[in-house]
Amino acid sequence: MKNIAPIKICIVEDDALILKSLQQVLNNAEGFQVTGTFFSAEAALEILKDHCPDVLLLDIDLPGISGIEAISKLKHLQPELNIVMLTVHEESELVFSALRNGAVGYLVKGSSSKFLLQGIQDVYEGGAPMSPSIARQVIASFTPQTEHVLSDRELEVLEKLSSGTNNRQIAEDLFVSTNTVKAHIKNIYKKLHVNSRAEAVSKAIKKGWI
Amino acid sequence: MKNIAPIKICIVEDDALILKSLQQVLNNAEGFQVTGTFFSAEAALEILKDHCPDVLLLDIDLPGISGIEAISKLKHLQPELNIVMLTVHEESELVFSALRNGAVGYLVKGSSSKFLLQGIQDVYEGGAPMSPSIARQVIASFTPQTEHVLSDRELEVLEKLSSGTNNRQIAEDLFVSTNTVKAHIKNIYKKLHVNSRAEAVSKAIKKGWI
DNA sequence: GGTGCCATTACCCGTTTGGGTGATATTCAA
DNA sequence: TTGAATATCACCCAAACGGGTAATGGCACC
Repeated sequence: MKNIAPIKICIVEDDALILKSLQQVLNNAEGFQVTGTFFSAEAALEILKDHCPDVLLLDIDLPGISGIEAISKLKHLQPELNIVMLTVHEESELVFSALRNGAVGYLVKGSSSKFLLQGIQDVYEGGAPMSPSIARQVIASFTPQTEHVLSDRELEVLEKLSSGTNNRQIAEDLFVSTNTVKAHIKNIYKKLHVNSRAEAVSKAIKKGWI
Repeated sequence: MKNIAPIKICIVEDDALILKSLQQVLNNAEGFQVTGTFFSAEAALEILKDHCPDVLLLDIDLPGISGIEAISKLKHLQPELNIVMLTVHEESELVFSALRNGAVGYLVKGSSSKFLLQGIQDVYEGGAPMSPSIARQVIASFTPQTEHVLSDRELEVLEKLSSGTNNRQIAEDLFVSTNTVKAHIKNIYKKLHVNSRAEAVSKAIKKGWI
């Protein structure tokens, strides 16, 4: 497993000591290579394209453009870039925001070298290093609601609405008349306090019902 | 740390051997107690309320009602129940579906006792045991797309559509004519391959654009 | 035994939408 | 400089939608 092309890593970190330390750990390890370092998101945005890393380590708390903001800008330049956040406090709301914005994981500053290298390796292989606690926050954010204001039938109709089906077709699919379908839709509107298919669908999806 | 109330666990697993093995591992461990076992989701649904576990281990591949389907039904009965899937193939699409449906994590059948106990402990403490690979799928599912097929203006119109705004109102909001709004909507339809507001909204939300 | 929720069907009517076709001006990259 | 994409506007027409009102039977809960 030696002499394989190493994983190319860029680091954005404003603390020179931490940057130095990360760089040493990575460059001394087999299979890892730091190809660029930056002290700010702005600097990274300007010349990142010349370094083309496999993984970008991005400090979450940067002066100027924050790490969180930088994510979308960087992804805009290189959509396939794997961004891993560097954070001090693992349980921060910021970490969660970062994941929401397109980061694939995070590493805690001050972790053991072994842990850092493993995390980067994970990302390189398509994984996402994170603690069980953060992972749970992430899945909770898209978990469907269990309480149902709508009846089963209404939910069924709502599904059809979301796929753009018109009343006549829904009626055929459910083996009822179009009048019935209209009645269901009217009830859905009442319950969700909306007055169009689009809004009903939007609300239902955001609530995780469909 | 001894003699604290143990974590109460119920298991739903149709394979008697696996069930027996799990039960032994858990009951022999300090701090864990199996308070009920079931061979099917149906059985669990009927009498689970009498057992009231902290964590429910649920086989993903059950006869009759599948594990995936069972999740929502169980959550309906006990919304706060922590459900952990039992799976043979960790990288299955099924695992991903389970998390989407409200499971908080999964355990791989045949893992070491240490790993099983740790996973359950994680869940009990508010975590979510999963591999980096699955975690990445999960976050990918709600990460906004960076590549934009739609123009900024079209995206703006799409937002309005999702809130149920009609053409006349959108026109007013954007200070253009209704004809222009119609033109934008037609272009959105072409690009997304849809032909109704509801479907456009549905697609856009699921892609994370709005 | 009423009261409420659900599923079903019916009718009317005005408004909105979706689809077709076509035009003009700007911008930006090939 | 010549397309391609974008943003803007116009007109027409058939189909679909949203809202109002009303009725029936089933089922469950109190």
